[in-house]
Amino acid sequence: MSTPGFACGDHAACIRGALGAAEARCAADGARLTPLRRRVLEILLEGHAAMGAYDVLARLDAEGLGSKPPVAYRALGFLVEHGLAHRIERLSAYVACARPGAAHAPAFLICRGCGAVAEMQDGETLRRPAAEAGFVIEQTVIEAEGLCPDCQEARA
Amino acid sequence: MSTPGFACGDHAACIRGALGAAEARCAADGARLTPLRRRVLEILLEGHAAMGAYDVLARLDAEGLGSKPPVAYRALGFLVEHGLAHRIERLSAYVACARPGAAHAPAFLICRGCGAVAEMQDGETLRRPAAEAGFVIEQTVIEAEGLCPDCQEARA
DNA sequence: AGGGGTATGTTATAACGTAACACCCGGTCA
DNA sequence: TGACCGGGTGTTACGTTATAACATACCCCT
Repeated sequence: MSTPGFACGDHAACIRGALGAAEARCAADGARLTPLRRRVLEILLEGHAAMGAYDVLARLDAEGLGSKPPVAYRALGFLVEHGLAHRIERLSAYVACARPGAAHAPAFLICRGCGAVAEMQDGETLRRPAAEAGFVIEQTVIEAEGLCPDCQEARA
Repeated sequence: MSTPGFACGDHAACIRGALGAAEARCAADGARLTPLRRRVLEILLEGHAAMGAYDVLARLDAEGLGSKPPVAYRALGFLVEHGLAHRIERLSAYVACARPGAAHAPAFLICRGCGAVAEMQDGETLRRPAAEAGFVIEQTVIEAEGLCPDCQEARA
């Protein structure tokens, strides 16, 4: 996991690693990674893509784990709050975090061709101009939409 | 208009200036700033804040200019497309552009205390990491949420 | 056993957004 | 002139995203 671009070497290993990191993180935070929350994280990891809350909910429903919107939104909210997943504002969707555990201000590259989302580390964007304006940043949304290498080829 | 932070000196002048710039821009683009579109831009400028599409629609309705969602969404879409307004993803809302006419990749500071939104010039965020990943950026969403100077004081 | 805190289940509805079609108006061109 | 055409607006109907509020279940602690 956590390749710099869009590829992910061994997906099963990537999922195992992320789940382990998530458990460690929750233990450290005193937060409870319940079966439902864990399963939602697995669903995001398996999808290996941004998923809408209702897509996640459909999976939960198919597995008998819940069928009403708040079930999905609450689990997703928990994961986002603990840095195990991120919300992609541009897509009104959610992705598993590629670097759970590390404190980070993530940035995303979103391919409009195939829907893939790559997580990057943000290089302190906006820190300086915000400081000049006297603004205190609490959270950032840094997203770019465009075409990934594969989709550029496909259109060539 | 176009102060670097949250203040706007003379609001009436700011509105006049922005409307003038919008007309120039549309003329240059061969686009039509119809009365409806112009009025929507005025509403955003008067609000001097991010407004939801339905807030704008309520104003239009009060003035007899339209009452159905597509009326507002189409006008807002036109303004965004021509760089006269911006969508704030984090808020699912719209603001008038602070620098109409200039080609720009805008960035925003959003105060969660008072809802004010300041537009900044983005300094090429993500250009480098995207290039390294072979990703072609078409559009960016750069937003920071936090507290503006006034709201920091109010809580002190 | 009882109580408090957290998680989950459920109902209902709010908020945001768009596809598709009907109509109108202004320009142009045979 | 009149047919056509393109863009803008009006309207219906619906799809998607999200949350408030309340009920129930579970778990740990004393």
